[in-house]
Amino acid sequence: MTGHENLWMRPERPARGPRPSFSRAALAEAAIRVADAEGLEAISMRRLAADLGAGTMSLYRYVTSKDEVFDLMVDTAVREYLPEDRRPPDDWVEGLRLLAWQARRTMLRHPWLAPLAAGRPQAGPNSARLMETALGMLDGLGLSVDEMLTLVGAVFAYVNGYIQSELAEAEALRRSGLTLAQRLAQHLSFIQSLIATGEYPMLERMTKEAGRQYMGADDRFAYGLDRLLDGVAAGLPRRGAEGPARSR
Amino acid sequence: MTGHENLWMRPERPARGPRPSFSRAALAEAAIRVADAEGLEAISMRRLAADLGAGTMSLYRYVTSKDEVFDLMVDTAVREYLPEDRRPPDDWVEGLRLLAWQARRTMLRHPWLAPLAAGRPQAGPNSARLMETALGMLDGLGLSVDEMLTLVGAVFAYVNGYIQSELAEAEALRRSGLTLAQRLAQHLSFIQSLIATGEYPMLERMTKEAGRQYMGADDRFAYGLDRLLDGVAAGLPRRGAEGPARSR
DNA sequence: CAAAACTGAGTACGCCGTACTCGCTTTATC
DNA sequence: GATAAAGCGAGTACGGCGTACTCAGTTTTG
Repeated sequence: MTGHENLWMRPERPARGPRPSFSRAALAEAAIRVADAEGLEAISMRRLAADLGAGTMSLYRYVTSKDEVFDLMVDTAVREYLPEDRRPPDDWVEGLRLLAWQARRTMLRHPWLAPLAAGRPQAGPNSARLMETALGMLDGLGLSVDEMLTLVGAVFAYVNGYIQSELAEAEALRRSGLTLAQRLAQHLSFIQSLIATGEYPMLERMTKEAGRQYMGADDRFAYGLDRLLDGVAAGLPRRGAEGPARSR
Repeated sequence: MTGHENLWMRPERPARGPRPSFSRAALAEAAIRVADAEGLEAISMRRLAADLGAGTMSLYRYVTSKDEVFDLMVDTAVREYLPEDRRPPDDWVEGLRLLAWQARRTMLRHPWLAPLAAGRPQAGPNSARLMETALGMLDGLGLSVDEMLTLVGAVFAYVNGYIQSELAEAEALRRSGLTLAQRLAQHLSFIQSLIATGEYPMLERMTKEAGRQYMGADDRFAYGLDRLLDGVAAGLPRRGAEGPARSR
């Protein structure tokens, strides 16, 4: 087994031959530019090649399939999860919370990222750096590495799931071409037709209470994240080396 | 606005004309059968039509786009989240936990469901029934409907995010054609190359601790779910009408 | 019975990912 | 530096996709 069947193990540049006219990084950058501007479905090998001024099939010198382009995009974007300054925050809860918020910021900035990242295992160098950072925050709590991975995985599962539903809502609104009010009205008329059967008392109450102010997307994200971190912290009675004095 | 631009408001059968040779339900069923057996990417309008013994374009009498086929599939499958007996569980935490486990069971049974559901707002009748059920569990806790929606949304965000990463791992393994051991070895050799730089102390520790037993996927799912529910419960000091006696 | 209107099959268009071929250019080796 | 090997980029082609459009036939309503 040479390991070359894996994108990240395969050397970008072979030993011999002319210098390539661009690089995997440039390919990832171009793909991200297209996806940011026109969405994931605008990405095609022909389009990327045209943007790079190369022949379509030339891209396959850098990558063995379109799927690997997606791998490159995800790992490139994941770098933005990491805060600029490397020094670890004093509190692991604060650290994970910060990471979660940075992840959300990044996924909202690149709406294609969350669906794409959810469908593939995080395997690239920046994902590894991210995991290293997260694990480092949990060092000294007396957890096994396996427990740490489970904990970090739970936080990212929530973050990913939340942001995907947040983005799906926004995307559906955009595609429908309706205003928010029109879309709510359409939704409401469907729900009304269900309520008419009398089997949906809670939804009925929902329509009656509507009109109050809604929680914003930020607040809803914070709610679940903070509850999850609360629960995790409560499940760790054993404190780190700094002693049990710190209550929160 | 007639409302007919929405799949769920549009009548399946128009007032006049010959009887259609199948139904939206049959279309959804056929699509689910194909996706279960051969994956989401095996679904095409031509393929579904062939399975139904119809012409390709005839499907557009039932649905305005392929996307609506996906809507039908999701809403049909979501019905499986709901437990068979309708009587509400005595405890809202138990109720939500059960719902989460049922959702996971369903999404593992239909591996195409989680990615698909994550990308579209839950809008069909079965999604409404699901939401009605979940909200009903939270009745009497003194929450506003908006708070209830946020709470339920957080739980489903976690469930969806977790299962997508669980499925992504399994899918990557399947596509690689490697055994689990081979894949771990490949992963390890990549991580080793990173460790060689000396900048990944936690990953280094991870490789050294490996070989111990891993937490299973069930346990990892339960961990995050239970921590989240713990945190939510702790954030609700006010108890329902049954009095504050019940501690858990 | 008449006529309105819905059905389903067929054809066609413009995309897509990618396998394959073939001169050309660059590089490593002697 | 000459030379041979090998990677490079462009072109062509194939099979598949979603779906717009047309048209003959059938079913239902009045």
